[in-house]
Amino acid sequence: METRELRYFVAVAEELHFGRAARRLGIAQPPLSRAIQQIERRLGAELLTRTSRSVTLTEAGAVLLREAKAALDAVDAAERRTRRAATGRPGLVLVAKAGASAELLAKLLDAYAAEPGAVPVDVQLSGVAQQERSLRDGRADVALLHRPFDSTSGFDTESLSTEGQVAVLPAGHPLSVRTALSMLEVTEESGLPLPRWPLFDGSYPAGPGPEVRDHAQLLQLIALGRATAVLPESCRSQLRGDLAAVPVPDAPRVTTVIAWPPHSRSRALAGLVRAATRL
Amino acid sequence: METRELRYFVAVAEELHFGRAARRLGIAQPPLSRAIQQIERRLGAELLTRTSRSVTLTEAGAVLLREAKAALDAVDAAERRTRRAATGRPGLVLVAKAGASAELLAKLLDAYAAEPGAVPVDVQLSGVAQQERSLRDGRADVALLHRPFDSTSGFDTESLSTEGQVAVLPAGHPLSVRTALSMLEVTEESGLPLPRWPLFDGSYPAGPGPEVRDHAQLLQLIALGRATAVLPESCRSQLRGDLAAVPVPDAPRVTTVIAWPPHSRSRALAGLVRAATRL
DNA sequence: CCCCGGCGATACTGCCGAGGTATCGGTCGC
DNA sequence: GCGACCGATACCTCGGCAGTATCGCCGGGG
Repeated sequence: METRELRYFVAVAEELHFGRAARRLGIAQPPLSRAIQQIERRLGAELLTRTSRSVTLTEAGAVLLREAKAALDAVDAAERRTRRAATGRPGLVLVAKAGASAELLAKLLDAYAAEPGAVPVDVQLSGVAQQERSLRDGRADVALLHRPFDSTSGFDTESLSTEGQVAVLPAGHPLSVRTALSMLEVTEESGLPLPRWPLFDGSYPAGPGPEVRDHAQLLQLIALGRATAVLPESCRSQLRGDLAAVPVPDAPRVTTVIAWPPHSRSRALAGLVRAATRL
Repeated sequence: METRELRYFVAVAEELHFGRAARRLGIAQPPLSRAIQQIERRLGAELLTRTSRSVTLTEAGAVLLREAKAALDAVDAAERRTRRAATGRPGLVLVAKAGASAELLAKLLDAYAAEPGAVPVDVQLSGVAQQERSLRDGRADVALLHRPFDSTSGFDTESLSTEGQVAVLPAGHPLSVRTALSMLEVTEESGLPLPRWPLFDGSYPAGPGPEVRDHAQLLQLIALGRATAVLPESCRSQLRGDLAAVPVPDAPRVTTVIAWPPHSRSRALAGLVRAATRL
């Protein structure tokens, strides 16, 4: 199976439309049709059911879509990591959600930089749910993730810290005078919707709340009285004067973990992880 | 980067010889030389240093070798899992080391088979260190691994049981009358070498002991007085009359875990894992 | 010291297959 | 019933992969 074929299949499987997929791939539609047919013939499996009006995935097709994306990420990672290794410049790329664990991150970078043999760390602040992808396709070497929100499956991890969550409300909101809130009170009695975060594929779930991409955006919406949110305690250090935070004891506790791809054989990465666990 | 190129590079990087690699790939040597050059040009990296007498890997080349193998496994997995999904026959493939955790495995299979909606489980007894590979390239859906011997990195796991280890000695061996032994006593005073297990790549580490592939082979060698071994307690149920087992309290405790590739979305697998954790 | 043998690179050729254009056949909507 | 849309088919072109022949380099043996 060639990566070209995998790319073609992924395009069709995602677009569910040969014409659009071909345009996205920058080729004409007939070669695409033929390529997919060839894959199906070789695998002895029907991957797509085509009527002249619509294309849908079969069960086998859904499996291939998931596996093909993972495989393409692995190929991308191979290319990117080799390119980086070839520059000879040592360095690590760390991804973290913009606005999350800011203090912890600062401490980590300081602690690591003080170590002998520390290499430069390039910090990338990504949108939510982009870190796993970055780790998988080789754009990053290490990430800060937050359980239970992020999935750590497929990575090696070390837990760094655990914290409770607080409800973030506009200053002056009736509930902001309370010393504690329950999740139910936040969702039902605040009168404010919770925001919707993008899913791994960049789309947003359906629902009432506003769509947000990062914490700065979210905090501004809260200040405007358009939303509320339950966030890890550590976000308090970034709250502006027009926002209030109230503990939510029954919200799940959030664990910040440092994660890296399995089988990483880099001295620098090992040093960073060591520094992290010693914090 | 096409999988063909990755395969070519892996062949050369492993053989460190263009001619042999070409023969292994079933092509002539010149196209192989050109293909590697093209990869190097595209990545802007020297992957191999060639003198007219030898070929060696550069640092970047070593990175690509590791990453390329992982990527090729992912591509193989995509193909195999799709083929399996297409048959429509539900079923799980479980790999375990031949001879390890035999009782636990039997109980697991029984417990799962009794569940409603259980699918047939195809058990593959592999050699040591082959399970991870099988899981990674899609030959298997789930594996029984043994920490700390097997690496579980990159997989999702659940711990099933923990046990101590025993020294397995020929019946009548002087140490076999003892009620306990230390690791030091086993290695230094038994007069018998420990066996050498194959590494992940099928090669054997250097050392004095005999090379073994599986437990049956090992037990026979011990009975012949050619080796000794420290194995998990549960192997006792398979010991023949000509072998004796003595607890080794200071040997690391062994945890049997059930492991599966991350992002598996199979109902059947979930059922098997559930049955396993309930044992 | 020279020549031979081994190895990777280069030159040149041929052919397979990926991709393009044109068109067909089926289906839905008006 | 006709037009529009969509995927499949027919046919052609051409780039690039693989093969053969050969070169250039180097080390070892006579």
